[in-house]
Amino acid sequence: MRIATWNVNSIRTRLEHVTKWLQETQIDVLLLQELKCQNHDFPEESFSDLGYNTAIFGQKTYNGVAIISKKPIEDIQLNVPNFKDEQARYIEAVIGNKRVVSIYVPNGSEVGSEKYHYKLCFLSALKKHMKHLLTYKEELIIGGDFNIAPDDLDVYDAAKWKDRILCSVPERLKLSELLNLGYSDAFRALYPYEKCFTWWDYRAGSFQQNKGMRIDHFLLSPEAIDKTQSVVVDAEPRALDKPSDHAPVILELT
DNA sequence: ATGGTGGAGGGTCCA
Repeated sequence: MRIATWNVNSIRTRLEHVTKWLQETQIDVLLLQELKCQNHDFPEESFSDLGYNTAIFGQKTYNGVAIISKKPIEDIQLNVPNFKDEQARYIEAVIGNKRVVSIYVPNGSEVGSEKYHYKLCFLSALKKHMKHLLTYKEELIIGGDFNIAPDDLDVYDAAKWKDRILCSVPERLKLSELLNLGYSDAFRALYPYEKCFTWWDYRAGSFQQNKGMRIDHFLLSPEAIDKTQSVVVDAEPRALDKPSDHAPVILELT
């Protein structure tokens, strides 16, 4: 069973990349972020043609998340419970014996800004819900763009990014709090010392120079991390023409 | 401090 997460930065612009990649990889479940379209503009048929079901939480211009799955998608929930949010950033559902979440954590813009405050509030609400989800004792897979590089090892130039957005201490502590509930950062749990990025800025030839960060993650419940075989970043789509600035990450479970 | 690029939408905002 393979589950992938991918911030596609507009599903309509990236549709060909995504559908081709799905056919090549035969992923079972794909968690998408940054759809940048409303539900009625989502190219649902392109996925049903390939045998996938879809659960979409769209939004015009910004944000938007979705779950794409070969198996039926049940018990769909939108938004972090008890967090009033104008922005489409969270979708949760049950697929077989697993619960999956596609999440797009706010970027935060600049440390200290209003958007940064919103990011920290979002993460606090998420923590509360993730604590509750642990009581289900399920295989729980939370994948998405967390917009946080957990550690200096996850940054191409940690000195340059010290205390800046994606790397600041308060947001890193928030991510630690989520993990300390009892979740695992699947990639880091399997590969303690590996430097591997999931996002590269469009500007200044960042990808060509591998100046990236690891900000897309799988946070797994104990039941799920115990079944994890591998976590792989597929950087190939990032090298295509008109790519997303994020690469997909693939989680393999027994 | 600024600019470097890209998506959406038709202004700038967001990343």
